[in-house]
Amino acid sequence: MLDIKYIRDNPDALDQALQKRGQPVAAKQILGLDKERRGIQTQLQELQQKRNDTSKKIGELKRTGADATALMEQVAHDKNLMAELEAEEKELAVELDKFLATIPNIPAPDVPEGKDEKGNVEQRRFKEPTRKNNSKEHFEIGENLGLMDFDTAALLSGARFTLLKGQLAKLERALGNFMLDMHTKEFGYTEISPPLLVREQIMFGTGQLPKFREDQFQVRDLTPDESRGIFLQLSLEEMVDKKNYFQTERYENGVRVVSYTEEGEKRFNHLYEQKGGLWLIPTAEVPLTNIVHDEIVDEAQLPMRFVAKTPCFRAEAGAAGKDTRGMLRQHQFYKVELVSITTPDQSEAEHQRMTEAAETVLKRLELPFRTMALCAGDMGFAARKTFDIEVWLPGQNTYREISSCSNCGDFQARRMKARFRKTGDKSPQFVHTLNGSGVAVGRCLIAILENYQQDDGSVAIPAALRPYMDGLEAIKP
RNA sequence: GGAAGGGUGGCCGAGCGGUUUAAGGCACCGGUCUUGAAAACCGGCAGAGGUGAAAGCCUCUCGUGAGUUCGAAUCUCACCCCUUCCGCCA
Repeated sequence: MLDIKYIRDNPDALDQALQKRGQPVAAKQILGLDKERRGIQTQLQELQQKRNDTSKKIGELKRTGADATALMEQVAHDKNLMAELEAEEKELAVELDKFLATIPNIPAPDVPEGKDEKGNVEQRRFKEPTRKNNSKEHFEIGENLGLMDFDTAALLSGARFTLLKGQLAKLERALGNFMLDMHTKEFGYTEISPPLLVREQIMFGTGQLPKFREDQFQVRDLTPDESRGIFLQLSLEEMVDKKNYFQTERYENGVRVVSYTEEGEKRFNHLYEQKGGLWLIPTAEVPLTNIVHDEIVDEAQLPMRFVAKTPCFRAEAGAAGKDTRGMLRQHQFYKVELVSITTPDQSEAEHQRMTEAAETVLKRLELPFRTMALCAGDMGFAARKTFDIEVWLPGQNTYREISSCSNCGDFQARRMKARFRKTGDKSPQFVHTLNGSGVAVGRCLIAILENYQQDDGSVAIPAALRPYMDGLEAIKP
């Protein structure tokens, strides 16, 4: 969420930022709403002041036993107007908030121009890509080993799931443990085992909602029909005759049948959303960042550094037909996630530090990678600046994203109301939040299979992982 | 699933229709005292927003929303959240 005051002072900067991201401008619309709302607010506040003063006088008169009828009538007179203004003000405020909630973060000045991944700029690379003619893709290697089973996964859960067996399942576990150990021991991150189901408000805080609803999975304790039934029982009596939210109410063979008006549907959808269940986290960024949700922390506590290995759940709604083979793009995968909460002064350096922590994972595993500065058009909603780390996949003969490290500035903090107080300072200010994969475990497994594949179909185990694999040097068919 | 209790400032906690501009305490900040510190004493200290050049003035917020009232932290209703006990269960 952006600061409305910032937009007031820098409307052009907002529009330029949106254009840089390849999105339509919005400043004029926002400022229009804002101006209208403030006008009404000022009017309303003047009336409120008048009412408060008069009410106080009434109280004094009554205490002394005097007659206050004249004053009481005077206050009653303004009531209707106040109610009107109040309703108007609220409607505008809600509209403005809803709109603001869908505006992405403003890219940092040094973020490259560009509308898609072609605009990204390479920062550095580690090892050169290996090119062999007979490199296999990870699913061939895994299936040939007999340890990667897509058919059974599909039987259990449908497309975009994988079942790992034996040494491959263990390799996945080893990778996660290796990463967690490194980040906690060498980079000072505190290991967290967070909830995987979170409230709507928490998803809003990090920016997954309301804009990216279709990409998420939700768990409900009510079916839509049950929910609808409750809605009808709750509201039918007062709504049918009063406001006519429902078009008709008639009886067929003694059964009451109700059909909905548009307004009724809207009302229902609103309630359904409100009564909705918990959301499955698409990344541990969500629970980790929200650790400071609605908190005012001491400056001395910053920076906070958290790491967690969790399953991540993604609907992949917009990715139909993309990466359908293998386990590159799944509805469920493990990821080790890094989150830092910092002061505004610290966030830039922390961003470098975090990216380095993620890169170190790949260096230890001796996997070739390159680090890219994302261009404005390719950055995520909440990010101010992002570095992607792309690992080399010889089977695909290309680099693929394995980590994404973003500095979100105060964008998420504002949504979460996460603040800190500088020692000596009166008013609190928003923290900065950063998140990065350190790294995606599933994709890292893929990278190891493809980079460590041998001609005989076996897969060597990187030296750094052997302690986690009981000293095993290779997985053989 | 059943029953009960509760949500008040950074934290604890009083208040249950009108001198509440929310008592008191803790924490924090400033001062006096001290070689320094502690203690003691004195003072300050909620957030969001509007308005203004500024000092300041004003509005809203006691979980959220609606209602009653001239006036609501306080009364009514709905919802959200938390805690405890019982039941079931990894």
